[in-house]
Amino acid sequence: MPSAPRPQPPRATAGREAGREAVEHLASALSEAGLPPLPARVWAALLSDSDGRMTAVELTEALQVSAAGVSGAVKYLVQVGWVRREREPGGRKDVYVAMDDVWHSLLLRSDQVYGPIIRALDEGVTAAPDAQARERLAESREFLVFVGEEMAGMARRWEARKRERAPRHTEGGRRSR
Amino acid sequence: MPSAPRPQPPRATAGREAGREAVEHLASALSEAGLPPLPARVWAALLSDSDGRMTAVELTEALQVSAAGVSGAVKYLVQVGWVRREREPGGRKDVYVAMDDVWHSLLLRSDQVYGPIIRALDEGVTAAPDAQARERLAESREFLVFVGEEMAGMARRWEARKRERAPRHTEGGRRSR
DNA sequence: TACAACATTCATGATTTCCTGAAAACCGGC
DNA sequence: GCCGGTTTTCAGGAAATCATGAATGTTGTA
Repeated sequence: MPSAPRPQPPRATAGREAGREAVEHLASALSEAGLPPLPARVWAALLSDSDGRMTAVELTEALQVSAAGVSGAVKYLVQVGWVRREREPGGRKDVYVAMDDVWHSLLLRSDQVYGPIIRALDEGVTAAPDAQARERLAESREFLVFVGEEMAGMARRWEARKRERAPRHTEGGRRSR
Repeated sequence: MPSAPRPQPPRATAGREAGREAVEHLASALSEAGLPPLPARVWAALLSDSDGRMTAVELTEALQVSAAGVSGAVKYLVQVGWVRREREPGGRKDVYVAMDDVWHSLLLRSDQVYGPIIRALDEGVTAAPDAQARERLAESREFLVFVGEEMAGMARRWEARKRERAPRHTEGGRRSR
């Protein structure tokens, strides 16, 4: 229930609605995948934004959340490496940027989740009551190691594919809003 | 059920402690990875058990949790396909079995998490305000599709490797406890 | 220096998650 | 058909999660 009116009439209000809806759907899917709710919404908004750069105020307006919420969500996203914080040289407001290599980092981050499990499995292998359990635990461990290796290969292949598609890293064109 | 649970003090009680600790560590790592706490503990216990088969009573004793908790945790694990429920032909108690192809299913399950995100990104692409956002969303979508394909290949390679290591599927030898 | 614009921290309240105890449902065997 | 053993359902409460408002901190500018 959109209790808040809508003090943003100048822009084309037609596609706007669909855009907001798409953002929320994407946020919902990301949240389902494990991202906390507000970070998911912020990330979805940034990814759907024209130049992928938004200030805190823009985010509060677009998502109808408090400044504190945006602060916390952005802090989270920066920590996991999905967003970087920039400061316009002359200005006093931060601008948050959706990082373009997130997916790559997502693949590498798998180490952080598999690593502890592998170590725990190691411990389990040495503490196993008998050969049967030892073998079962060892196979699980082997699988996770395998996945880690595959992830690395996957990251390489993705990089190659991306590079092939866009020979020049078209980084320029950053415009202030 | 015999009031004296098991006449298994002959076993080395020394390693027992280390075993329980290893189970808890593994459970903790799995929980960190996204599994709910009690299902994580149940799964860790099953994986570390000698023949990977435990009854509800054994689980309640080993983990010091209520029967209701075990019931719920097992229900969860069965739904996600990590455990299967068996009934000893002559007996009246269920026995829960750690499935040996969980890892394979883990890879396939990625579809269930990526699918919704991909669909949301599709929606975002059509609703995007301009070409810049459209391109960014499209690249994300492409990455997720790529990951899905890679996962499939990964599953194949793991299957091949496993088959190569153990030509015969050594399924026999299931003994009652 | 004081002020204004932003951003962050912290305590609070709302919501959700998670396990427990108790009662109910199930199921062979007597 | 009744009983003991076993599992499931369900309401409840403890604990974690999350976003908010108000206060505090930070930074550029008049």
